[in-house]
Amino acid sequence: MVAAMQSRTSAPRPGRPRSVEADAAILAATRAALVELGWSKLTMGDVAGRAGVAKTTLYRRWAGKNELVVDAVAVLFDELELPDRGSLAADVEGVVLEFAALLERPEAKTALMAVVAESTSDAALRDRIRSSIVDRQKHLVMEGRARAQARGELPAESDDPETAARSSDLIFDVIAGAVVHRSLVSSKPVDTDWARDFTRLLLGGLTAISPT
Amino acid sequence: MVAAMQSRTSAPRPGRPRSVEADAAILAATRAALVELGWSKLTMGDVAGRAGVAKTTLYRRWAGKNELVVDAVAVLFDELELPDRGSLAADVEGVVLEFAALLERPEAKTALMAVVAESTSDAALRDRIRSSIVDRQKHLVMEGRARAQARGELPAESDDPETAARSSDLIFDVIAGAVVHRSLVSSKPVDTDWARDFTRLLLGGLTAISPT
DNA sequence: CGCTTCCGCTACGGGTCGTAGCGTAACTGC
DNA sequence: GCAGTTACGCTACGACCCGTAGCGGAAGCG
Repeated sequence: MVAAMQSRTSAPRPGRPRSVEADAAILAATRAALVELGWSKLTMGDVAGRAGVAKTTLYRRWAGKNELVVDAVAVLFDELELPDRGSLAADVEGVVLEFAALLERPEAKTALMAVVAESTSDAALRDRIRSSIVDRQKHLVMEGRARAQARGELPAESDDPETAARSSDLIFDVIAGAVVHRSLVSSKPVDTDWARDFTRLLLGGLTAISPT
Repeated sequence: MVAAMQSRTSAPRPGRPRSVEADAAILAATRAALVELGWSKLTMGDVAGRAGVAKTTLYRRWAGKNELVVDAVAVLFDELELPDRGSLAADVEGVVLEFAALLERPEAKTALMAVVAESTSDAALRDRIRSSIVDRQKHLVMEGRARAQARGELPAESDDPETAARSSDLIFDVIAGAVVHRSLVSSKPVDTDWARDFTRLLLGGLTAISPT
C-alpha cells in the first residue's frame, strides 16, 4: 500500500517500472496464505511461490513479514461503511456487525493481532498500522456522531477541539475494543443479540442493562 | 502453570522428580527474554541459556513457544485485585488503571497479543488462554457488580442465570477490550483522565458524555 | 542396591531467513 | 537505435532456529 503509493506519486523514474500485477498478486497470495497457514507458519518463500514471483522481489518492496501483512490486510478495512440506518442505535449496531464480520475472516483475525503484537516493540510498524488501518476506521465514529447530533440524539460536542477529539477517540476504542475482545479473546460470536446488548450499554450506560 | 499443576496434583511418581527451581527459572527467563527481545525474536534456545537449563528440558515440559509464553505471562494476572473503593465509579476506574499498568509491562503487552494471534488457528491454545488468563479476570466483574448492587447503584440482575452471565460477559469485554485497544492499538496512554472519561461513559452511556 | 525418571550435553536433518550475484527484460532520454 | 537505469527471475549461500535422538550421569523410591 505504501509501496504502491510511492510508485504512484513519485515522478516517473528511469528504468523498468515495478510490475503492478506483481504487487496485487503478492498481496492476494499473502491473504490466501494467511487463511491456510495462519500467521506463524506463513513464510516469505511460500508467498512468493503462490504469487508466481521470486522471493527477492518481495524483499525489494517490503522489509519483512510484518510490513507485508499490514499492507495485505489494510485494504480489507476499506469495505467498512456506515449507511444511515435511521437512528444512532441502528448505526452502532450496524457498524458493530460489519466490523465483526470483517474480524471473522481468518486472514484478518490472525494477522491483526499478530502485527499489533509485533508493533509493541517496533515503533515504525506501529505508525504504519495507525496510518494504514486505525485511522481509516476513525472517520466512521465522526460520521455517526455528526448524524446523531443532527437527529438531536446527542448534544453538540465541546467547542474545544481537543476534548472533542478525546471523546471520539474514547468511543472508537470502546466500540472497536469490545468487538475485538469479544471475538478474539473471549472467542464468542458477535451476533445480533450481542450487538443489541452492547448498543444498549453504550447508549444508556450500565444502569440501562436490565431484563428487557 | 498447567505443567506445574500436573506435577502437584498427580500422585508421587517413582524416579527423579522435576526440578521446581528449573520451572521457576525458565518462566522468569521467558519473561526477561520477552522484555529484551519481544515475541518474534524470542527463541527456545535463548530462554534455555538464560535459565541455565538445557534446551531439551524446555521441550519436556512445554510443547513450544506458545504454551511456554502463556504460562510465563499468566501469573502476572494474579496481581489484579479489586479493593472496595467505595463506589462503582471508583471501582471501575481503579481496575482500569490496574489493568492498564499490567499492560504497560513490556513482557505482557508483547506476549498477550501474540498468543491471542496464534490462538486464532489453534483451538488448544485458545482453551489454555481462556483458563489461564481470561477466566482469572472475569471474577473481578462479578465482584464489582455484586458490590454495586449491594450499594444500590445497580439493579439486581435477572433471575435467568443465562442472561446474567451474558451481561457480565458483555461488561467484561467492554472494559478489557477498551483498555487493550486504547493501549495497544491506538497506542495512547491509559491515564487517570482517560479512565475517568471511560468510567463516565460506561456508567452513564453516550448521552452522559458532555463538557463537565 | 535395582528401578525409574529427570537432567545436561552433543549432534543432527530440515526448514527459513535475508542477501549476493548473475543474466535478462522493460522503460526512458539522447 | 543505443546507452543508461531499474526491475525481474533464478541460483546459491551462510546463518540461524527448530525439534528430536541418543548418551552418561544424577536424584529420588523401594
